[in-house]
Amino acid sequence: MARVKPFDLVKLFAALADPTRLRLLNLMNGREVCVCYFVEILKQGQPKISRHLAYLRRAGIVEARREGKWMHYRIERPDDARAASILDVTLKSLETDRNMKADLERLGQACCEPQSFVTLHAAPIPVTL
Amino acid sequence: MARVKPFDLVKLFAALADPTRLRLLNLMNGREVCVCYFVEILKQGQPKISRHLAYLRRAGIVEARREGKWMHYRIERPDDARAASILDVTLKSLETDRNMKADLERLGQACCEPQSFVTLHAAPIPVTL
DNA sequence: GCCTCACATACGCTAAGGCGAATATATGTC
DNA sequence: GACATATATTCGCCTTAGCGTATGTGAGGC
Repeated sequence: MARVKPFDLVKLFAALADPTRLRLLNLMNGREVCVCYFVEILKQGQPKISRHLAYLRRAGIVEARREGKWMHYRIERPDDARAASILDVTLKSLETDRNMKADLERLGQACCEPQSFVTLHAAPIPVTL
Repeated sequence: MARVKPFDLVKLFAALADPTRLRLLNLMNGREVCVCYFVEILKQGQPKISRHLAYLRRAGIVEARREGKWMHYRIERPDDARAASILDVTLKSLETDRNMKADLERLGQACCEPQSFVTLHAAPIPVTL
């Protein structure tokens, strides 16, 4: 039986080399988040968000879970230790970023008062992991 | 006066998202290396090597120094702490990679017996930093 | 069944990036 | 100056990837 391919670092870096995907990862850092929140907070088209989430999933660093009509996304630490450490450091770096902090703040607001956002009717609140 | 742009992480990841560039960085890890060695060890065209080195330089993680006809390249740790930590972890990850180790071994051989490589006549030997 | 909501995917376009081949530039030698 | 060496850059060509728009799909409500 063929051995599992060692995690492709190039693919990992390619996944990280996009501003939208970094924002998504930052929002998912420590939380499981519903797609509709991404759309609302990043203020970008839903297809664009979905495509980037699919990209992250193909890169092996994000997992999805369906709950009724909603899809929840969360970060999945790769088994490969090297990839995991790179992802860890990246997430830590994002935490110190001004704009990333602002995104998280808006996520907090959206969670506390979802009814204030027209697009978030009965959307499930992000759950801390 | 406009503040210096905070280091662009996206650009950093884009620079890391290429197998050739990762190999180059691995060879420069702890050393200053002459271009001709890269060409010899990676067994790839010289323009290709030069282009990737230029890419790394534009990304702000590599510096060049001229010595006569030869150009020496070395890794330049970015001032930005976040970028530096990501680069550190990346280099550390590369150290554990099988293929990267093989590259370093070939570099060691080329340094000890440069005359065995037709293309490395009087090329300056890589210097540990 | 039909309709709506939440999300995913396909399509057509454009820009970026990788490649090899050819050419340009810089330095050293004579 | 002419010439050789080491490296950089330019030129087409092709592939990848990003975008918005339109369409497909899966779940829930009726």
